[in-house]
Amino acid sequence: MSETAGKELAKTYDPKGIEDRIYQRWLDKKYFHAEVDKTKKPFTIVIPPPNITGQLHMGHALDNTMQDILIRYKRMQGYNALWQPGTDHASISTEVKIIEALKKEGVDKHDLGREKFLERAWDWRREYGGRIVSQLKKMGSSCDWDRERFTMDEGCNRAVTEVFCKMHEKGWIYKGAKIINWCPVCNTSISDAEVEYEEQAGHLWHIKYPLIDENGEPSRTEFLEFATTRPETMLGDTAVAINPNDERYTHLKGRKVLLPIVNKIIPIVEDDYVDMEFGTGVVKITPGHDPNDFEVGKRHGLPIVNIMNDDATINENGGKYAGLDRYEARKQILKELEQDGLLEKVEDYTHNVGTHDRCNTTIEPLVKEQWFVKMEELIKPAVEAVKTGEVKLIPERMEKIYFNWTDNIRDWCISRQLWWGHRIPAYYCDACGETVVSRQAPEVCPKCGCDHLTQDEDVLDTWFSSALWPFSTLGWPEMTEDLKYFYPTDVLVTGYDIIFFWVIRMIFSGYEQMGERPFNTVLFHGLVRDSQGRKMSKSLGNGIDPLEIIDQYGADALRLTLITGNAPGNDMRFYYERVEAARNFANKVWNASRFIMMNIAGADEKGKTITKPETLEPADKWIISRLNHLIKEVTDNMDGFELGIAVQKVYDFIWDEFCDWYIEMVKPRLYNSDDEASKNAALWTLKNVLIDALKLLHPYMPFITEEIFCSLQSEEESIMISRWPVYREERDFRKEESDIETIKEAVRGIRNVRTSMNVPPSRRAAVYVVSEKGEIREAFEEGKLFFASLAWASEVNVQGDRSGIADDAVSVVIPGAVLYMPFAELVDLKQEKERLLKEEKRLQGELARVNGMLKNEKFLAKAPEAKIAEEKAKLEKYTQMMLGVQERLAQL
RNA sequence: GGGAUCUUAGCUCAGCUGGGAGAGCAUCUGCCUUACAAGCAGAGGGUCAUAGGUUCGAGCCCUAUAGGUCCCACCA
Repeated sequence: MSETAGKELAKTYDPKGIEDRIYQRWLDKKYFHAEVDKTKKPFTIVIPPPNITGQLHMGHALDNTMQDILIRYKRMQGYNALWQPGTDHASISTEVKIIEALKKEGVDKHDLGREKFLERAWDWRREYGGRIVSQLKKMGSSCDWDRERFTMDEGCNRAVTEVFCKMHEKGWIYKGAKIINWCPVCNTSISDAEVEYEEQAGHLWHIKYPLIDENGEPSRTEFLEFATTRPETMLGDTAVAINPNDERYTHLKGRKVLLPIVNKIIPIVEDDYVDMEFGTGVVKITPGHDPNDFEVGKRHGLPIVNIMNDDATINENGGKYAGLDRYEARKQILKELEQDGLLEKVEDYTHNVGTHDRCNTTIEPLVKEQWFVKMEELIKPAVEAVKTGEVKLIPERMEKIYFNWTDNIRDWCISRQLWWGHRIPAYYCDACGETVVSRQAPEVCPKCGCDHLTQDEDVLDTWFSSALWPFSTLGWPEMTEDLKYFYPTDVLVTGYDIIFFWVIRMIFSGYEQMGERPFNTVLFHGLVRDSQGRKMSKSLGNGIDPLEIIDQYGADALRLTLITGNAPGNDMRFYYERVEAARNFANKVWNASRFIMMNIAGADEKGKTITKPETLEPADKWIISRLNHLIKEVTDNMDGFELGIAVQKVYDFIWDEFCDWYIEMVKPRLYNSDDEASKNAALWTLKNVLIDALKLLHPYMPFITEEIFCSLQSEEESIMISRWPVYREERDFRKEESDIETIKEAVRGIRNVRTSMNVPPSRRAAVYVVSEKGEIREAFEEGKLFFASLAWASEVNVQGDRSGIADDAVSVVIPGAVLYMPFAELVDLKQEKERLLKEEKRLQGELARVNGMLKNEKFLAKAPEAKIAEEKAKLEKYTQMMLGVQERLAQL
């Protein structure tokens, strides 16, 4: 299998070279590939498609590690596991990047023209689209690359057109002039979800408009005062509003004011929207540039005046201010108002300003014709699904975020004034203006019959196609076998930051188009932050490149780092120290395996191939039993998506129980014993426990586990297609577990006193185990060999009483036994007594607590049976130890 | 303004439906014991933010308070 034979293994694990080699082999063997196979149950994950312009960052690394863990786990459990990969065209992000690149060449996108620009974009995709994919491969991701898709490939394009047309026919996609969020820098409309509100320091300008008197002339004494944060929008004011219940202004009802600068007379309207408590209780109404005012305007039939060009300069409706940037116009308008005595005062004011999440530009609300998706009906099944648990969100609190959005949903603006993306399948007749929405470009206008039709210039929001991803990638709109078999998918793994953008939209799209949920479970993760808890960002320059980490520590170490010590949905901090710890663990696994392989090889040389043993020793049964419990727990945790907890348990088992205890227990049998059967049992146990532990670890650390697995055994060709271990009742060895636990306690006790007395390990001592209990004596007799080596004993004597033991010995009390170590000159009986008195005091405390519980009738009446039994067992244990301590104290 | 979440060892964080406080790193002490010094054996260190409450029993459930983080929202 592997070119590295056991005994030649390097002392430290070096992932370099190994990882790429193994990954290539997996690819060659087509292990990642899934085909419809009705004899097996499918398990499907669709990848959140990374942007073609993107580079692997820690977020991807985490996201993909989680998916790979789940998919590898299920694959090993015998599911037909499909991890569907692909990339996203990322309409606006990509377009922005191309524009930037063009800018460097001194070219404007409009000079280039649409066609040439798109050629450029496809070049871009060819150049960079593969980059992120190869980076994902470095992580060990077991995606079925044969099925790689792209949101703008032929199939996805068809899906997009189909959905658009279907929903248009249904009346759920419509075109309308509404107030939308406009980005003056990107020159496109954006959806509500793309607006980020930012608290900014600004001003509140108090302005007054003169009232119109009974002669129809602007009054010189009567004014209406109000406040605004955006004075330049006054150019588009078409009314001033008051609350109908505001008694201060009853006399103003039905009157009019003069809009200064523009010199237009506008009405005073009454609307509940006006908050009497705020400021003067008067609001200027600009239906063309404010979403609320737009609504007020609709209610009162007010005209809409658009005062801005697409680049946020003032247009011809702004009169003399036409051509000025919005902020420059603001300055000059304020100046003019001040000169006219209409600026009452200025206050500092911090308020929320809507910005574009891509470019951080302050968005401008504008009224424009756009395409929208009607959400009211569409959202219903998506709400229901999460309510009933048909789609489960992990952690559960994400449901509140979800409902917060669905409860306040507004129609989704899907048209973008961009070039890179799915062109809207709407065509306009040049002659009669008829709009045709159609899957194919119509030859002639169905209304007037002329053959001059022009396709809508706009493209769709990039999330429109991502919303279809779970089924478009499986062949929809064709009802393919793949789709029937793999849909609905099982788990979606993603960050909570795109719950609105993506998760919700996939859910309603799944129900609408497929009549079924797109996935059963959404597993959320948080952000990977830097060591100071800051978001990793380009501008801060605090990003850590996953590829560098892989280069330095290996992909396994990176994966382990990202998955341990973190609960679902929580942000995490990235520390190099943690990667080092993970790397150290990899090394630990490596060396334990090296130890085992060396010993197997040693036996082989003597012609002693290991076989399944007839009998196992207690230590063997103990570790097998421990492993058995581990298998159950880890499987349960993984089924519950508690990935961090699961791997922590594997980590503890391997390092603590397997390496620090079992391997040490077994050494004397391997090194010194002539008992070939015992040696064989040890080797067999070592090998088989290691194999199962590696399997449990494989989803987390795929490379190192594969490397070891392949050199350790030759029956199976890869760990990734081996079977996940299962809990087996017959491997539950209760007695051996408890016996070994007793011996471990004795070892710990002896190590403790030895350290406190500064006895070096080289200084051996005889150990006497004194117990009245036959079963305890038996346990120590059977474990004598390893007990002696772990406790640094020169000899171990197990006996029923303390005859023949010198008084000046050090003692260790464990439940049911007392251990003595005669150290002659090292022993200070005074210290010995102090230690025992301290122990007695501790035990008294414990006994008081346990007795307190067990004498409490309410506890006995209400606590569960198991809990009471547990406490009784403790009482027994502490009582025994107390007896031992007191007996020993009596001797001193 | 509404909501979520956090406050646990020096640091970063786990702790499932309530049943005697954990890990990694850091610190201290001893060890090159023939898998591993990226290691081994030990040790120290926590009134689980504060105050109440429910309960036989609370880090965990409830209420309030303080501080931090985040999300949402049209108060001009």
